[in-house]
Amino acid sequence: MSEPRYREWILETIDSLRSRKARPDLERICRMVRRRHGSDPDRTRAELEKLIQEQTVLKVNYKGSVSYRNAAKVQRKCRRKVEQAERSKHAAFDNAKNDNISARSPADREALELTPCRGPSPSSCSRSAEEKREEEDDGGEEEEEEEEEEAAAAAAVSPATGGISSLTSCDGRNGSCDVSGPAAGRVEGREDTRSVLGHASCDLPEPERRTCTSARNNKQHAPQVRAAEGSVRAVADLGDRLVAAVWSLTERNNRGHAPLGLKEILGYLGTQAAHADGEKLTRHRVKVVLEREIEKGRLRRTRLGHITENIKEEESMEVECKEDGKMDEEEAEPLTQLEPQTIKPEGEAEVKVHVHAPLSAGVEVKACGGSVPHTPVIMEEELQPSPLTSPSKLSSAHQEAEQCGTEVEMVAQGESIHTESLTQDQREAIPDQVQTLTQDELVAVSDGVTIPPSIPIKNYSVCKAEVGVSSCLLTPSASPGAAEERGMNGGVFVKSESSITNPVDWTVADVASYFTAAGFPEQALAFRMQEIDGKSLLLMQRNDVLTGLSIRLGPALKIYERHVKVLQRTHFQDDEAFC
DNA sequence: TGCTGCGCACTCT
DNA sequence: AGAGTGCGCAGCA
Repeated sequence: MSEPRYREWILETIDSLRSRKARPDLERICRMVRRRHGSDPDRTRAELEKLIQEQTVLKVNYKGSVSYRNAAKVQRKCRRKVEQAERSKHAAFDNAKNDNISARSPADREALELTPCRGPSPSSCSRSAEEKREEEDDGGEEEEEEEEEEAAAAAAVSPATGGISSLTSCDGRNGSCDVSGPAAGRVEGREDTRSVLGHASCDLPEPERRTCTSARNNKQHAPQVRAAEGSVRAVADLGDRLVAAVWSLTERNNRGHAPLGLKEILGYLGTQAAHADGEKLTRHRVKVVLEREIEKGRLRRTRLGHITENIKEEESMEVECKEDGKMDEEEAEPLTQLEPQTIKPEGEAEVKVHVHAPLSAGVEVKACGGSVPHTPVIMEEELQPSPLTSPSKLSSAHQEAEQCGTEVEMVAQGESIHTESLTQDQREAIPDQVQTLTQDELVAVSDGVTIPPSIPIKNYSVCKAEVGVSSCLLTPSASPGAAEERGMNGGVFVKSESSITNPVDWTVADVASYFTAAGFPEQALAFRMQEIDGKSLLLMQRNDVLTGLSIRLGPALKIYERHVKVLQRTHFQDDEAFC
C-alpha cells in the first residue's frame, strides 16, 4: 500500500504538471515532489510504482513517451466517453471496423495501454521497447517487479473494462506474455502508437466487436444483469461459480477498474468460498476450470486474451435495440438482452425468459414511452426473487414497469409473478416470457447456472411496486451462511437477524446502515444511491470510494481507510492461499 | 537555473 | 467544433 502522503503528493504533482501543460513524466514528477516536499526521487519512484499497482496512478504511453495520469480523472473521463460512445455505438463500430480504433478519446486510448496496475496483469507486456529502455535507465527495478508479476500472470485474463485495459494479450496457457493483436503491430512513435490503440475488447472481428458493445451495455446495467453474482454462493460447481465471478467482476470493471485477472477471480471466488462447497481453490484449479468454461463456450477469450462472458444473446438484442431505434438516444443504450433466464418453477418445466434490462429504472422511464416497449417487465432480478435478488432493484424494476403502464406483481408462497396489461405484441415479442412463476422454491438460473431447488427461498413476500430503494425488500439472503432475513409485516420490514458478521451478505440497505452507524449518514446515502451491497463493497477500490460515489474527499478517505479497506482486508485475507 | 504559464499544433470524436 | 495532450518558448524568481 502506498503511503497516503506520497499518494497525495504524487497526484497533486501530476495534476499540477498537467495543468501547466507539461508532460507528467517520471522525471518531472520526481523533481517536483522533491522540490515541493523534499522527497527522495527514488522513494517517489517507488511510491509511484505502488500507486500504479493500486491503480491510483495510471502509467500510459502517449506519443511514444511514458506519462502518468491521475487514475480517478482518467476513469471519469473514460466513463463519460464510454457513455458517449454508447450513444453512437453503431457508428463507432463501423469506424472501428475499419481501423481498429474505437471511438475513444486519446485519454482513453492511452488508458488502454496503461501499465496494468493491479493483480496479475501483464504489465510489462503492454509497454513498448522504448518504455522498457526508459525503465531500465531508471534502474531496472521496476521491470524486475513487473517480470515477477508477469510470471504470476501466467493465466491472466483481462476482460474489457470501462476503458482501462491493457492491450496486451497474455497467453494464459503457457505463461508467456506476448504482445498480440493490435499491440503486436505497435510501432514506436506518436501516431503509430495511437493508431494501434483500440478498445481492447473491441479489436475484434465484427461479430465479436458487436459482442463487445453488448458486453459494455451489459456491464452498464450491471446491477440488473449481474444477478449471477449473487448466485455464486448457491452454485456448487466451480465452473458455474467461475462464470458468475467473471460476470460480477466484469460489472466491477465497468466502473473503470483494472483489467480482470486471475487473481481477481480467485479473490472473488475466495470471498464466496465460505458459502460454497468449502473446497480449496487453487490458482491452478481455477485456471483449469477457466479454460474448461472457455471451451464450453460459457466464457469467451477475446483475441487479446481477455475473458468475458459469452453473450451471444446480447448481440441479438443489440440488433433489436437498433431496430427499436425510437428511443431517445440517451435511453437507447440501456437496452440489453440477457441470456434467456431459465426459471424453473417447482416441478415444472423450465421456462425461458428474455430479459430486457435497462441501465437503470430512472433512465428506463422515458424509454417506456417508446412505441416499442421493450418489455422490461420482468427483470432478471425479478426473476431471481431469491436471496440473490436485490430488493432495491426489484423495486426499481417495479417502478419502471408501472411507469411503463405494465403492471407487475410478484407474489410469494404459491402465488405468482405475472405480467398484466401487456399488449399482445409484447407478449408475442417475448414468447417465452414467464407469465406465472410458482414460488416457494422458485429456482433462478442464470446463464446455465442452476440453483438446486433444494435451496429454499425464504420470505418471498408479496412485493408491490414501490418507488424507492429498499422499499420492497425481499429476502436478501437465503444462502447457507446468510444471517439476515427480513420479513414483511404489514408493509414494515422486520430484521430478524443481523448479517453484520458477513459483509458479503449485506444488502444495499445494510451497507447504508453500516455507514450511517459509522457516522457517515450522508455518505451512506451515496452508497445506497450507487446500490452498493456487501459484495460490491468488498470489491470497491480506493478510487471508487473517492470518486465513484460523489462524496466529499475527507469522509471518502475515512470511509475507505477505516471501513472499506478493513472489511476487505478481513475478507480477502485468504487471498494469498489462492495465489 | 528551475519553475510556471500558455500559445499552438496535433489527434481524435 | 470541441476536447485532450504536450512541445516549446517566454517570463519570472
